[in-house]
Amino acid sequence: MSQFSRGSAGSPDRMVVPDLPDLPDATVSRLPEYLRALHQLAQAGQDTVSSEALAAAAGVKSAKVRKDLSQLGSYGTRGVGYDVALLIDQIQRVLGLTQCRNVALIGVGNLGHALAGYGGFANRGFRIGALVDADPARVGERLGDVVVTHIDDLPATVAAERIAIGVIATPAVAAQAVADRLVAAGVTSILNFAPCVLTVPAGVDVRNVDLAIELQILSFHEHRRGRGEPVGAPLPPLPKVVGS
Amino acid sequence: MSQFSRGSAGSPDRMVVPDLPDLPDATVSRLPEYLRALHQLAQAGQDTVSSEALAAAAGVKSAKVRKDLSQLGSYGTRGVGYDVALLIDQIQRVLGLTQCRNVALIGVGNLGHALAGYGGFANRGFRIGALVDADPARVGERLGDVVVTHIDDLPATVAAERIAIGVIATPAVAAQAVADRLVAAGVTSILNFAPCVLTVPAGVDVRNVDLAIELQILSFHEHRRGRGEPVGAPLPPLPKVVGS
DNA sequence: GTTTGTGAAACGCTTCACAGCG
DNA sequence: CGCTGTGAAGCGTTTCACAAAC
Repeated sequence: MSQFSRGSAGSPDRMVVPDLPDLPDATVSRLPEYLRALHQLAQAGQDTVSSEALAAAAGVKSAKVRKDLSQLGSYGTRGVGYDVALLIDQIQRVLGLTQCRNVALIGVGNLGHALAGYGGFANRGFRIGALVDADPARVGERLGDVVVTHIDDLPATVAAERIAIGVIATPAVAAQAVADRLVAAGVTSILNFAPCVLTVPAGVDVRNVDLAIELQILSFHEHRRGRGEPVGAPLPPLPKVVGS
Repeated sequence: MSQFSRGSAGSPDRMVVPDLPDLPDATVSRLPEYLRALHQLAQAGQDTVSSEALAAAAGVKSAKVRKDLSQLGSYGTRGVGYDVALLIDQIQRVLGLTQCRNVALIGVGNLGHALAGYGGFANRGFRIGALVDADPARVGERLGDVVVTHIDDLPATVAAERIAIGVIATPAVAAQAVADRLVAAGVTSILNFAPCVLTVPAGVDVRNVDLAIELQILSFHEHRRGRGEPVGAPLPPLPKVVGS
């Protein structure tokens, strides 16, 4: 029971939400998975859940679940388990999901369209509050109940829609410029789908999702298993144009 | 220079490609990032690259680059650096990317369409060899140069197109059944975009990409920074219908 | 002089195993 | 008796720092 370690020790320049322990990265990245599993359990009518059952639902070991949850405080009951509703509430509070966060999606191309139409965000604490593109031909287009605005209006859009997170779904060549403009507009969290490394100032948080990298990691294990050389043509001489 | 450790020690039931060291997971997951960076450097006309420069291009520390690359063998030259072309070749060999791998995409909905149209795969060693859906209305539709086939024909499709990897882009409720059918058809590598945990037999490799989870991790850090309670409505009482 | 390759130290995460509580 | 919460051990990864190689 030693959380809340980062209370008011140092110089409280910036108000830090009072009871927010700084959790291990590995734990933070699993909390959303527990949350997903807990919602499923709640929907199935479960009131309480043991670490064993939650571990099974989330695809991890039970000791890990207990360690992770103990970081948030003592919300379990020995001999019984965890109260599902209470736990959902606590995890949402820790993740800052007690209210909906607005997301700006930059790049309304192939992937952008799919993300804009993906229903899975609304359920999970996010709302696409802005669609942005650099192509004037796309500005004005309506997707769902959001109209595409121009990237030059980003500062106004971010302010008007109170954007908390920027999602970059542009070609790689444009991604750094978009990141710079997001940062300039005051956005401090970026999810980057473009296959490139972004450089941002300290204090800005970037997460990358590269679909080809995931496939390449699978390829390695497939290769090792001896499902060795696949088929297809002998890999075209790589047209020297990669990057994207 | 001690790689090649797993030569022919145990019972060589299944032929393992001769010179394949088993790399640390962390290294495997970074090799694709080095590869991407190396392609960019090659395109920019660089013949050689130091661990420092490659580290900068890949967004990591130079010591990590050297440790990672030393796992593949000694392909650097002291005082000079690494030969870019040689390194690209070695990494592609280790990842099993010397020839194109065929991917089957299951679920031609919103996200499926975007993935099918995403040009970034072909450049990086993959080809979408099959599009599959359960909806008869979608079967026969043509996207690029591939025609959508029915999930009931999966075994034939996998065999005909020599599918190495299955990508699941269906709603969560269908994902497990799709995974079962992929496994039954002989696929041993799965990339899952559905927000759920898949259960598969040992020997099958699953990687998950959950877009909402990435946003929730960003939300945590945003929350901690004091960009505290966002805006929006007070989160609707969660319609009890989550899961997807 | 420059840069790799690598032992060894430091770190963080996972797993074990059990005391403590209901 | 069942299950949580947690010290402590175990393990893999990162970082340091420097000898060896060019």
